[in-house]
Amino acid sequence: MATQSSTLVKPLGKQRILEAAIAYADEHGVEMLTMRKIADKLGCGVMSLYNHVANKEEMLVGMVDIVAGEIELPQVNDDWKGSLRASAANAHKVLLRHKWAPAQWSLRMPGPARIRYMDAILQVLTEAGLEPKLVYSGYHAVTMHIIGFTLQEIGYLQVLDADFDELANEFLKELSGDFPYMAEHVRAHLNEDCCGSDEFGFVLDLILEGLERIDH
Amino acid sequence: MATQSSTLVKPLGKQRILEAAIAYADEHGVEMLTMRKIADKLGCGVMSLYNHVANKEEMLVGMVDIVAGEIELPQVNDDWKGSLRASAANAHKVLLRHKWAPAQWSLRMPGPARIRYMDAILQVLTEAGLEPKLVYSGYHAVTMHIIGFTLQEIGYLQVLDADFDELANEFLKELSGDFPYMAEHVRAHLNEDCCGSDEFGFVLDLILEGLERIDH
DNA sequence: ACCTGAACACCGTTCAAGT
DNA sequence: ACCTGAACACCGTTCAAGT
Repeated sequence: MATQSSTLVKPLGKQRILEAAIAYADEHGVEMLTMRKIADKLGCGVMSLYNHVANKEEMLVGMVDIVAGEIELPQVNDDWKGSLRASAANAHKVLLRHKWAPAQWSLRMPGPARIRYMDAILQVLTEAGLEPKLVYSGYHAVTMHIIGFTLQEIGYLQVLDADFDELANEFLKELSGDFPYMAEHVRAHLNEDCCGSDEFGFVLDLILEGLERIDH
Repeated sequence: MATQSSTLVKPLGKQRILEAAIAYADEHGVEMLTMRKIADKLGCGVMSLYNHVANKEEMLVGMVDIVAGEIELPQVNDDWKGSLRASAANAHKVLLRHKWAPAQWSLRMPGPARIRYMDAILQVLTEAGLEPKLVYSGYHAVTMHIIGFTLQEIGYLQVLDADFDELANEFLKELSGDFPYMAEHVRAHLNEDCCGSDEFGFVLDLILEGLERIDH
């Protein structure tokens, strides 16, 4: 009855594969992502995937590029700092939806959406009138912050829910003796006041305002 | 002749395993690292490794911690910015020796050497007299920069030697049309002047001097 | 206490065959 | 043009057996 020609069977296609892969990685982490698992999820054989994707590496590149495409591009207006701040905050939100992405971001070839995104950031810095050297360094500083800060945050979140009990009990006590500053920092993390404040934005402003000041 | 009791056969031990694993990852990348490859390198059976290491995850944690131990701790003196700058520069150098490390750093449980390192950075910031909120944020900013910047740099280096021809030829030409700012940035990267300048230190100073200024 | 081979339940990917 | 099962060369890890 439900033959292959049935309209109920959606065609495969690269887009549908990447979306399934992203959904799986969002839920289970990228280290659990498997060609076979994606195939199962899509209800097809493993090898069918290879009609639309050269290999797993290309798939990961495609996945990262879709995430890059979800980020709102910074607007080109007279408030370059505000524009970058808004876009970075959005990127931060998107990356926290796809916790596997930051670790993949820097290490893989950029796809078209990511190149588009990089270009937009550079355009804002250039159009702001910053001198070339500051456009160059400012770009590195801003993108490093978006990926690096979020990666660190995700790492912290993962360590947290991996073993919160050991951390809060044995860990913090043993820490206090040998590493008092570390213990104090962990205590600050566990406090509500610190989590409430916009750490991501605060550090980004350190960078943006530093750039503006140097540029006279 | 060469029996098991021969003194020529070094005992295994966790340290020797981790060193072999690090040497292999330095040379071939962490994605090529395999329990079997380490065993081959050490001239023992795969399962012998499991007498000293619980599993691959614990091995990676141990590898990262050895790298953390190679970093010179920042000194506690009256020049907190200079002290952090020197330590960060050293960390940068160490991480470039172990290009697989930055991607592992944030995502895995910190070992004792890394905790010692984190504590030292926090101590310098605290002893500098910065207010608690700035110690908290400054720590995140500095560590994010060390790992994030280096990770981005390593990604760039890998993309570079992966296909430098495609990049310089087809890539840059196609880029110039749709993404002029990106093309300009790539051109700046390929110029000698930019690589000569200490980008890592420049962006770090943006952060350190920002912290000092806010602290009045 | 330390070592180890065989075996298990997986991987990504090639290949040859189907429609 | 698209799909697919069987097969291959690997993985990490368990287990039972050795010393």
